[in-house]
This record gives sequence, structure tokens and C-alpha cells, in this order.
Amino acid sequence: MDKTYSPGDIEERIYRRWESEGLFAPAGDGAPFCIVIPPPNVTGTLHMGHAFQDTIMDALTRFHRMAGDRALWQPGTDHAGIATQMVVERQLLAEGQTRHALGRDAFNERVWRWKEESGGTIARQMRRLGASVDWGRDRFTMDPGMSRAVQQAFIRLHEDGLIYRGKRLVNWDPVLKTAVSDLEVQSEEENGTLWHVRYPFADGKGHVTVATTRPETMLGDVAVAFNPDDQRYRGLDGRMLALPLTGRQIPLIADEFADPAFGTGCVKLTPAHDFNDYEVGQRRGLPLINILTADAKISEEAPTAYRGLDRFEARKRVVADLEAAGLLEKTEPHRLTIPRGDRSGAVIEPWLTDQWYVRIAPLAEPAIRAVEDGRIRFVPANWDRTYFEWMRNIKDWCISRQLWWGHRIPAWYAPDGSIYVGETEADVRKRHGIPADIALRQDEDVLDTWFSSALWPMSTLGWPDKTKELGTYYPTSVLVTGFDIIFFWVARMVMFGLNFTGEVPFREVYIHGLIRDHDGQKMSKSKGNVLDPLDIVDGIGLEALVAKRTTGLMQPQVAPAIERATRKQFPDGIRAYGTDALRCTFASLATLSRDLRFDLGRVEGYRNFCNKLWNAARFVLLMTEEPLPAGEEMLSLYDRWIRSRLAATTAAVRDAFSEFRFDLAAQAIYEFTWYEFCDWYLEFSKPVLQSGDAGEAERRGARRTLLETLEKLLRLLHPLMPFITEEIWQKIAPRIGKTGKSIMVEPFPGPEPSAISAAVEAEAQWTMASILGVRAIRGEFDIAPSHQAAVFIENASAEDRRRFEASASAICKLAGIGEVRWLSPGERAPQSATATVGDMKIHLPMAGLIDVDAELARLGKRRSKVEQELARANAKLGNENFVRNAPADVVTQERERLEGFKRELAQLSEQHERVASLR
RNA sequence: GGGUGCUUAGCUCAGCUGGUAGAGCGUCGCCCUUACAAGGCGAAGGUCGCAGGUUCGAAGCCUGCAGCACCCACCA
Repeated sequence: MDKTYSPGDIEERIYRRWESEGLFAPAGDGAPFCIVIPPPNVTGTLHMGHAFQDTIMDALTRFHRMAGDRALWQPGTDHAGIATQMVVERQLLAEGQTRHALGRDAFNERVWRWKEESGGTIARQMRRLGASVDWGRDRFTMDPGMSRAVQQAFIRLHEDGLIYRGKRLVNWDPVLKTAVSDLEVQSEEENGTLWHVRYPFADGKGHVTVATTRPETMLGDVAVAFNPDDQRYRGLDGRMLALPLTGRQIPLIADEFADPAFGTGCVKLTPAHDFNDYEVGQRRGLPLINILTADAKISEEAPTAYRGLDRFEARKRVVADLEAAGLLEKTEPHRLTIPRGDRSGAVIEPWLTDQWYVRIAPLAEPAIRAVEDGRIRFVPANWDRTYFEWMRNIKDWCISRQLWWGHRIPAWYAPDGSIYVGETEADVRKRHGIPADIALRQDEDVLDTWFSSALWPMSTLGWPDKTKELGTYYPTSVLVTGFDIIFFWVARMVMFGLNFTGEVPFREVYIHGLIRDHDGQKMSKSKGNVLDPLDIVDGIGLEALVAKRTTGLMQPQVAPAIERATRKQFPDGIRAYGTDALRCTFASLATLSRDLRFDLGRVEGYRNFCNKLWNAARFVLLMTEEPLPAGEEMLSLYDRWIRSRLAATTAAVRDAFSEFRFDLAAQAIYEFTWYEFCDWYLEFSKPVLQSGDAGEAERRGARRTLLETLEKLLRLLHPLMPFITEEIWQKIAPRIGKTGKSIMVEPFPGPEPSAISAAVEAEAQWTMASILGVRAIRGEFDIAPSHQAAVFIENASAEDRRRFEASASAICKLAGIGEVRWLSPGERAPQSATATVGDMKIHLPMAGLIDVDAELARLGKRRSKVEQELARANAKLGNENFVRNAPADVVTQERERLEGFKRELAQLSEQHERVASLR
């Protein structure tokens, strides 16, 4: 093995081998375990959030695979209707083309080409991240099989009366010129204006005043309402008003909808352009006047003067005209929420169109029950509240989109307006007996992308066919996703899954947090703070990073600021940290928190950890190079200690995995590896293996423990750090006679309670305390490591002496002790700095090494600390309520602590006197 | 207007059923001791957002407050 760990050399090679040996496909006859990937946009690239999510899914999959389950991680990508269509349209625009000029078929061909061109990026990225997905089962939402599932789902829902077509107000995006669902509308508070406008009575006597934030829609007003309880307007119900600028007359009506407390208490009603007004209009039988076109210009239904004007242009014109007519009473600033399309950013217009809807209430009810009765479990659990909240107030889902890229709606129209739903035109004709001479026209629209996503766990496994995979892996085991798509995706999968199969699509939903940058900002291209996970894996130079962050911006003017920030944060670019370090960082971020700040410092920490593991492995290999002749074997205290610690760590890691606490798993392994295995055990093993004064049986025990502990540790670590563990395992495993072809299909370490020994740990702890005591003195006084101290030990019990002598070589080596003298009772040590372990004192003579004042300062500091603790323990035990009410073992423990402090304090005082007398 | 989450060391975060406050990075000493300077050994650093309450005992439980973040909602 190379002296330095360099991930670049090993990761790609190892992945290729895993893949070519077919290790990602489910194998064996264990219990099925399945995760379906949340399909990323096929033409996109993976960002940090994906990499994070993939790390979690891969860790789970690898864990279950090693645990003997038939583990399937189902990969795939999404056609992402609007997003992808927008990208291609922008490409066309750059070429001076439009999709309309190209025509539907040619445009779709173009999108398919773009998909083929860019579709490989994600797969490449996932391979670099070590994702153990079953590539043989890769799916795309517009594959023939997937499309068939979509079509069948639509047909069945329609047959069951759960899909209908209706004309009503929808959220209309006038830039994309399509309807969008409620979820795709982002409402944000913005500064606006409230205009108070006079509507004169038709008879010329007086007026009422209405307040509005959208004056241009008055062109479509059909009434003005006041509250029936509003005394100001008593008796005016039914009076006619002359609607300004239009020449039309509209009634003043009394309706509960009007809020007397707002503005003047009069509200204008524009049923074709406002969701509330629409409802009132329906209830009151008011007409609908649609004054806007699909691109939000004033339509033919409005007065000539305004036709063709953009809505915002029209607003200005209307306000000016009202003012000129003396009808604008006042204008005031007003905060209001503006709905915008989440893709286009355009202000959404409530607009009257024909659309397809899913009747959602009958689907929601069983979906609510499935979570209530625990068939589906959210982790962390309180996300179920969010889910319930939305599901209980759910509204019908508008599923048609006026786009070209997506699943075409399987509905055909006859000239007489009848609608037929079926697989193909031929199927429709056959089913409904429609003769060839009646022309049928297929619906132009496509389905919301999320319609196909909602089927994903079923469709990827073969639904609507009853495939073997569907039978085996459905319901899937865990869904891993972010809270941002609980409504978009999770809820809809549950509804569709239950409706079509009668079973939940997954049993657990692990909701992870959102990866933000170091300052807590959401990562986005426009903020220029995005990190490409592969740039952390492979590293990237500063110039390349700047270029990456500043090209292709929607607003190029922010480029200089981004460049400055980038140069400041990464003056040397980003170094290559390797996949394992990145994955471990992600694992350590997988806390229950919902905002996760990504800090490169942590990646560096885990890269160092990889290096540590690497070098520990080199040491183990070095120590076990030439075989020892077979023979008797003896396990030392430390051999038994590290086995005990490993067993405890294994239990902690297994617990952590079962609770999705990858952060705790990573932490447990990190601490074991570094602080126990490397810092202590490897050091303990050195005197045995290197000094030659240990017996052969002891050496055999140590060598076997080294190998077995490391080998097991690698398996424990593999789900989080697949590459480095494989690389090392290939070298370690043969030395204990393991012949498996890959660590990824070796068993995950099982619980081993019998290896845990409190007695062994206590004795090992005692020796460590002795070593630490001496080292603290050495550190405090900067005693050179090369100096072998001669120590005097005072007040040692027989057990102390036995323990010390049993581990003498290890203690002396690690504490830098050259010689030990045991003082008999009454015998005094020379002036020394002293470490205490229980009642035993280890004296380090001061002559020539230790400065008297410095030692007094050290003792003083320690004394004040002990005094503090002592006072606290005293107070506690002096409180009779504590003694009476606290559990017996807590009280005993506190008494022992108190005694310990008392003894130590006495020793410190005595020591202080002795040293002080030297002056 | 409802709802959720967060507030612990300079920074990023752990702290499981209440029982001696922890890690990484950063900082300060000493050390190239043949696994590892991407390292070793030692050290400094915290009124656990604020105020009450419950309890023998609170970072943790309850109440209120403050600050931050997010989600949902049709108030012109």
C-alpha cells in the first residue's frame, strides 16, 4: 500500500469492478429490501442535495445487502416536463428559433436528442459517488413501460370517475402559457398599491367606493358587493352602478363575502379573474367576463381602448383614465401576496380554461388512514403532522399542462364534443364503436410530471403487469426524500399506490434536511454558492470554479460579486477529498435538523480520517507480514479490551442504522477507530509485536486481534465509506483466510454481547489513567519525548501493583517511563510532580526537569478544579432529599466521587506543601 | 391568520428514557518517537437564547417571552 491515501487512484477502478461483477443486482434469498430513487431530472446534474440523498440511500442499501437482505436500489430519471421543455426552448431561442415554428413532433424529437446528449451525466456522477444501484433496472419516466403505466392509471381513474374534465379558474402561467397546480404557485409578499375607485350609481346620484389591488380587472367586473349587515349600504341592494370606462351597468348586491372592516366595505366582483369572486359568482349566478388572453393581454371582451395591452400596461392606463375621470379617490401603499409560477417567476393569473382534474378527496382519505394506523411511518415522526395538515385540506389536482414534452393525455374528442378515453385512437374506436368516418382528435395537452412520479414505486417494478419484481419488492421498504416534496410527491405516491394496488408504496419515509452553504444560505446558481459534489471529490482549481459559477447565469450582472466571493472563500480552489470523505461528511450531517450547513472543514476532517484508517491498515499489514508458525495463542488484556470496545461500537452502529441516525453511526465508528483502535490498541500492540520480549503465543494473539478487529471495522464502515474499505479489505481479508470477492457482499458485523467485558475495560482503563497521568505532567513541563523518566510509585495496593506489572511494558512505553521504583510504606520520594490513580501515586522526580513555580501553578489549578467539584458533590449529598429520593446507585456513585475528590484534594495539598518547601 | 422547526465552545454541530457538558475545524505549547506532520502528546475555551415552574437534581420536561428559519392559507 502507498504511504499516502490517494482516493483518486482507487475509487473509479473499484466501482468498475463492482459493476462488471454484477454486485449491485439483488442476490440470494433473504428478505426483500427496496428503495426507489427519487428520480432526478434526466437532463440535469446532481447537486449537493442529490449527493447527500444518494449517500443515505446507498448506505442503507449496502447495510441491508451486507445484512443478507435481497437489496434493490432502483435507479431512474424523470422527464421533468416544464423544466426540460424550458431548457430546450431557451436553446431554440438562442438559435433564433421557437418551438411553434418547429412544430410539435420536431420539437419533441429535439428534446429527446437533448435527453440522449445530457442524460448520461447523472449516471456518471452517481457512479463516482459509489451508488450501488441496480443499473440493469434503470428507468426513465417516458420509457414505453412507464408511459404505459401512466396511460393505464389515467384510464382507470377516469373509469372510476376520479378524473374529470372541467372548465373553471386555474392558476395560469402567462409566460409558459400553461395551467399549473396549486403547489407550483409560490406566493410571496410584495409591495403593491391599493386604489380606491368610485363607481357612480347609474342614475347619476352619488357613488360607492371600492378598494382594489388590481384596477385593470375592473374591465371584467360584473357586480359590487357589500355585507348585508353593513348599515352604510342598507337599502342599496340591487341598485345599478355605471361601471367606469366600460359603458356597462352592474348591480350592487348584498353578500356575506364582503368584509365590512376592509376598505369601504364594498368589494368589486370579477369572477373570471379572482378565485374568491369566482366562487361568489357561481353561488350568485353572475356572468363571467374573461378580459385576458392566454398571454395576459387584454382580450376582445374588454372595451376597444384597452385591447391588446399587456395586463400591467393596462393597469397604468386604467388608473390614468380613472384619475382623468375624477373617479380615483385615493391611492395607498399596500403589502400583498403575489402568486408567481415556481418555474417562470411570472405572476400567475387566475384564468378560465378547460382542464383535467383528479378528484382527490376519495384518494386522500385512505392515504390519511395509512399514516394514522402506522402502515406508513415518517422519520422523524412529526412530519406526519405536515402530511395530515395538507391531506385534510386537499383540493382537486389539475393534471393537464399545455406543454409538448410529457405524457400526452389519452383522450379523444369527437366533432360533437364527446370525449373518449382509451389507450389509442383505435382502442377508443373499438371500445366505443365509433365509425371511421367520424374524425377523432386527441387532446393536445400532456400530464403534470408529478402524475408519472406518483406511480414511480409501482411503475419501475413493472406495474400494471403483475411482475415478479412487483410481487417481491412492493411495498418498498424506505423512501428517502426531502421535506420540500412531501406534497408534490410523497402524498401523491401514497394516494396512487393505495388506489391501484391496495397497498402502501413504502413502509417508512425518511425525511432529510436541506443542504445549505456554510452561511446557511440555500445553494443556488443565482447566488453563486453552489458546489458540485464531484468538485469536492476530484478537486477543482480556482479559475475553473469561478468560471463554473459565473457562466450561464440568468442575471449576468451578479457575476462579479460571485467571482469576488468565490475567490475569497476558496483562494486555492478546492482540493480533492475523495468520495469516501464526502460521503462520511454527508452521513455526519444526517441529523434530525432540517437545515444542514455544509462545511468543507468537515470534509477535510473526514479525509484525514480516511488517511488515518489507511495508515492503520498499513501498520497492521506490516505487523503481520511473515506468517508465524502455528501454535498456542494468548489474548492479552488489550486484545480483549479492543474486542470488547469493537463489540460495543458494533451495537451502537447497528442501532444508529436502524434509527436512520447516520450521524451517530459515523461518530461511533470515527471515535472507535481513532481514539481506541489507533490511539491505544495499535500502541499497546507495539511492545508485544516489535520489542521481541513477548512470547510467541502472545504475539499470535495480538496479530490475530489486529487483523480481525480491522477486518470487522472495515465491514462496519463499508456502507459509509465503500471505496477505501474495499481497497483495504482486499489486502486484509486473505490474512485471516477470507476469500470473498468483495467486502460489499460480506456479512455486516453482528451483535456480539459475549465479547463485552466490564472487568477487562476497567483494568484497561486503569492502565490508561496511569499513562495519561504521567503524560499530562510531561506535556505540562515540555519534557522531551526522548527522556525516559524514572518514577517512584507510592501507596500502591497489591491490586495496583499486579495491574501495573501485568501491563508494565505497555505502560512504560506509552508513558515514557524508563525505570520504576516501588516505595515501601513510610518511604519518601524525592521532590516530584505527581500523578494519582485512585490511591496510588506516581512520582516524577523534578530534578533538572521541572520548574518549582510551574509545578505549584499546575497543582493550584488542579486543586481549584477539584475543590469546585468537591463542593458540588458535598452540597448534593448534604441535601437529604437527594439522598432519600435519588436512585440508590446514583447516590452511591456520588458518594464515591466525593471520596475520590477528598483523597485527591488531600494529596494535592500534601504535594503542594512538599514542592513549596523546596523554595 | 394557522402550523412546524431551531437557539449548546470563535465556526459547524452531537448530547439517546432528566444524574460529572462532548466532537470536528480553528487557537496555544512541545515533538519529524520507522503506521500516519492529512500526524503524535499536552492545554485553553461554555451562567446550554431569556424568565418563571416541576423535580432531590434541568441543556433536556412544562409555561411564557425574544430572535432566526421554513410551511400552509382566497381577504379585495
